[in-house]
Amino acid sequence: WFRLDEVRPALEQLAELRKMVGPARIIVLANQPDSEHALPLFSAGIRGYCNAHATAANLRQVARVVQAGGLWIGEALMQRLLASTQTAMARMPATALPHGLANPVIADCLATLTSREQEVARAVSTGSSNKEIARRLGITERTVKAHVGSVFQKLKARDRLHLSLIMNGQRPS
Amino acid sequence: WFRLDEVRPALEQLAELRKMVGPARIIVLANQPDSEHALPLFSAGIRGYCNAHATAANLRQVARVVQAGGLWIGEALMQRLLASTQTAMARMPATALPHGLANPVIADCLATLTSREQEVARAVSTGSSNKEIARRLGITERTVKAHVGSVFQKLKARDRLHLSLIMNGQRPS
DNA sequence: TTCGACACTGTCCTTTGGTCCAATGGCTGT
DNA sequence: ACAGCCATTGGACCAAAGGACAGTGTCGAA
Repeated sequence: WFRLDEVRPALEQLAELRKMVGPARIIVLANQPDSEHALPLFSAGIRGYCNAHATAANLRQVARVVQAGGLWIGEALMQRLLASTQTAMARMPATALPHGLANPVIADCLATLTSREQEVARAVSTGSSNKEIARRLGITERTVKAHVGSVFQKLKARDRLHLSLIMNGQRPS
Repeated sequence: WFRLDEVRPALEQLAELRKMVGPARIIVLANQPDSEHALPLFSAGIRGYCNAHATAANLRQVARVVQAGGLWIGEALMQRLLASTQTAMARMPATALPHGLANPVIADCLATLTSREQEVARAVSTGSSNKEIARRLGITERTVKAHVGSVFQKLKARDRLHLSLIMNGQRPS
């Protein structure tokens, strides 16, 4: 049980929470649920997001689901997610698809990465420094380096800039 | 329990299934899980998607989660979902072409650079190291750093990776 | 000529990035 | 129980990157 601050960025507080309690499945209860707000939280690894004013029975249900390894997302949120991905994918030239959704080569590369490695790979290739990634994921910079290193090996990138180019469908010179 | 046909579109079969069994929570077990394939299924309303070759214990778990109203999505799938929506939304405006051919914003930026700076900027953003650039241009690494530094200032990039993203029509995180 | 923009170089220093070797705990499948 | 993969961290070490001064020389415009 942890009460989030109203002013500081939620992501930051999440990282701290992670540090305190260690690896855990986190559910965020929002006073005023908002899809925009929820997305980054999920990418930060939370497992559930629901209205804080739900009934006790409902909350128990959510807890059970998450405890069992599931995700709890509101219907509305789910719809938005899917809608945006579809319209986005529909109107995008295949060559410009970032991170290779629907790009066999890149998809293959990504497949060889573990989920954690994919996270850091994505962060690196959008310009985050090791320190930032560490803070965001609530882990040590040292660990980030470890992940980054193994990503380099698997994707045959010699440094983070090459990795970025690869992930964005460009050929390093 | 319903076995999907291998050839007909899965969405079509789902619709029929729905007609037969009425409102129900559907879980799709895939012989060969694939994010691409799973997305439309979720937008069609399925509540779970997992590998058909999972352990019995795992399947039970999935069933429990969905029964309780949760969603079951693989970690990898979730991350790709979020990544694609975010990058897609980030780059929707200003159709992105590599190096901003025919992109007013980037063209403007380039215009503020001297010819030498443009050379190094291009080299940097395709993954060359300072040493390589120096060799290629026949100048000192120190000089390359000077150019790179002034490029950073002019384009408001904080490091070479951000510069690369800017030059390639991406927005740094 | 004097001023300013440009190209080029130097040294010193700090911060990042990347690699190597090594180790722990959790989880999974045999 | 045991082997193997994954996530995590530690320490040490070296290379690269980037900032802070400081300086040289050329060229064209005022």
